[in-house]
Amino acid sequence: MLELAILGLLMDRDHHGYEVRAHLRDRLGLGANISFGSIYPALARLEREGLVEVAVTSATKVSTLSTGSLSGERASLRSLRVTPGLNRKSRKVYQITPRGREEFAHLLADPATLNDGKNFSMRMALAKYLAPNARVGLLEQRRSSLCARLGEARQYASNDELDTYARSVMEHAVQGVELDIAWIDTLLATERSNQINLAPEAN
Amino acid sequence: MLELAILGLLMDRDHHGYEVRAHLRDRLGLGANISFGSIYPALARLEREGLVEVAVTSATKVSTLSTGSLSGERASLRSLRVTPGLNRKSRKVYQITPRGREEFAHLLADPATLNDGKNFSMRMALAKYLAPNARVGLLEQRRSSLCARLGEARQYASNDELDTYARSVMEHAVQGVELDIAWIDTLLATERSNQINLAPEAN
DNA sequence: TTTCGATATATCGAACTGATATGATAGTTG
DNA sequence: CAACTATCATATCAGTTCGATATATCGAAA
Repeated sequence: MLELAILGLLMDRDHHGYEVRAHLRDRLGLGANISFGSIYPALARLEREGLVEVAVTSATKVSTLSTGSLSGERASLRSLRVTPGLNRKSRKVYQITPRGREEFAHLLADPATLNDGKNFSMRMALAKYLAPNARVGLLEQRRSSLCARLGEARQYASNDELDTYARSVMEHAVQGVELDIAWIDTLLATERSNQINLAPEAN
Repeated sequence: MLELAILGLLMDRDHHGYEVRAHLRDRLGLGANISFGSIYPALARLEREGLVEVAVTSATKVSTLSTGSLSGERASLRSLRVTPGLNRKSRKVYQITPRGREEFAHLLADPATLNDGKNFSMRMALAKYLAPNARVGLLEQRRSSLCARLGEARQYASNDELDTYARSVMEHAVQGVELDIAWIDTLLATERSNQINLAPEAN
């Protein structure tokens, strides 16, 4: 899931790891900060799979005092080496590859990898990259799984063995699911009105 | 977090692992099914720490055909051994220990371990075991963190670089937080009216 | 000037997921 | 009645994620 989110960010423009975290939060709606212990390994996996590559390893303000006698090759080696312990700032800027773009399109549209609410929200935040029919497909799948969930939640809330607090938790869960369904419905309504506007003489 | 939830279930009565999963879902509001890959290791941890113990290992319908020549000791060994490959049903029923009850009370009231929404809901489902002041404390802490979150979410939603879909995701997140705050407020109101009813002549 | 907060990468252990394996028991159906 | 299926029940594994921690740079303020 993180890999899809990161690929989605890189579809727009290049990013480095530290930047990725902020965007996962404020552009993809992944609420709390995702830990770097997830992000850096995910970037490493994507790189290993050839879906992203390091575009630039910038070492800001390379001191011109000591590099005077270094050949260009040795200087570039120095700036590419990013093992900890190096004495200058390293900043690996990642870029999505053509294969990465393919994989992104495939993953984003794949209904089999749609697991939970966070996953769905993240995909909707990237929905501009989806074909309209794929968008509607994901929305309808999500809607039906939420309806199932609503039935379960209502059942749990009506369990008369629950004390006041536990019952309140269950009722709140029901309200949460209802809110989610209402949201999906507004999104579906928008999709349908767009289809009508774009293809009024269809049929 | 799982350990606290399991201890909470065992406060009420003994359970075996398979049963725990259903109750995490329908009594503690931990929505989707928690995987057994979480539950069994958690039970093993709790047992290792001495917070729970195996009350009974029941082997329903021990075949009386082959056990005729077995001594009582060997028969009990057989029913206690639960390594895979055994040819009879094993069912480990867990019981909370006195130290487990202490640890439960401590963990449940500890505001430092209150991380996310799921954690909070789970604690509220167990709130009958909390002292009223601890209950109000947790509610107020949750409220203030939700208010902070609301501010952030509103800020993200007002980012004008977002496309329609991403903005919709952010606005939905805002509504979710608002619903959560409204819930907390009803719970706080209930707590306060209870305090007035129980101690009307305070001050 | 040095100290502080933000920027930036990386690693580690522990926890959780989803998949998979194994087998017991109970019901049902051809 | 035998075979099949669903549910009950425990367990392990690889892979993912979290939270904490370490390290180092940079700009700004005290």
